[in-house]
Amino acid sequence: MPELPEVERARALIEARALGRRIAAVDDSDTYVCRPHPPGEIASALTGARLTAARRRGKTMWCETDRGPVLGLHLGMAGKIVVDGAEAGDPKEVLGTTWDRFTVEFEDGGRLVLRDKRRLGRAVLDPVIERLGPDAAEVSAREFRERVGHGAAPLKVRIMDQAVIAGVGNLLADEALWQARISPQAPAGSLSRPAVSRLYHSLQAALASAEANGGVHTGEVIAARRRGGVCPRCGAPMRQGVVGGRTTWWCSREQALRRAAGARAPGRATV
DNA sequence: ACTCGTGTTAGCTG
DNA sequence: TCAGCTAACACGAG
Repeated sequence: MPELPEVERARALIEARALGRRIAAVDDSDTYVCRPHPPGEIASALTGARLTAARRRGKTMWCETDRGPVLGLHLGMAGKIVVDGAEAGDPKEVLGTTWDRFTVEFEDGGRLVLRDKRRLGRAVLDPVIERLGPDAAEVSAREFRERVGHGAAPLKVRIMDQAVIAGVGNLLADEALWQARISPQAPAGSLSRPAVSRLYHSLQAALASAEANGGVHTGEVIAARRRGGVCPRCGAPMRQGVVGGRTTWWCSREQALRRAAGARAPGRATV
């Protein structure tokens, strides 16, 4: 379920509990999660080392080591980080090791685990962080405007492009666009400057709210993403469609697509 | 019972 | 050349 706030909690867990401990063994036998590494390759690089830092940009995490190799971790759609049995942000620990896809065992007997039912998470050596845009929670308003506010692609596609802005997933995108009252289908370059600014502030607010309330799924409009759902603000029917290949929900009244989307005051859709 | 999906990306297609 | 689509992953939710 992780989007950026959940990933940050996982990173903080690693930072708080896994740094400085000598690595005794690594189970990298899941060749899908550890692709493209053959079994043993990550283990050879990490065994004997210690993790020295836990970093994050967007939804990608990486751990530096005192031996040089960097361990990249991604939670995918359903992954969690477990350290010594403690799960980031989830009081209910899942017992057993059925879904442990990647394990770092420390000399002291503890372990850092990527637990992931769907196997969409990744553990790799030396991830290419440079391909990611600035972190969504740290990007400045100016940089956001410069990176997001142009191009022919639908706005939602633009903000979910991890090379443009790192950390915005499907739910967070719907929430931020709804808060800003902008159509997800509006071409990114068609937005007025005030509309881009509004989206920036909505995204920051959605991130802060998710952080405070325990996840992106607590967003105001998320509960309305269902058949028969209505806009929590105006009561108009929510509309569903596919944008950039992802299920998308938006308010049929406040987020209607129109010429020069976002250039006018919201709430008076022309269609 | 059956469809869909909070993510990413290689591989195709037009 | 490239934007856009699909499959792959494996399980839970509706």
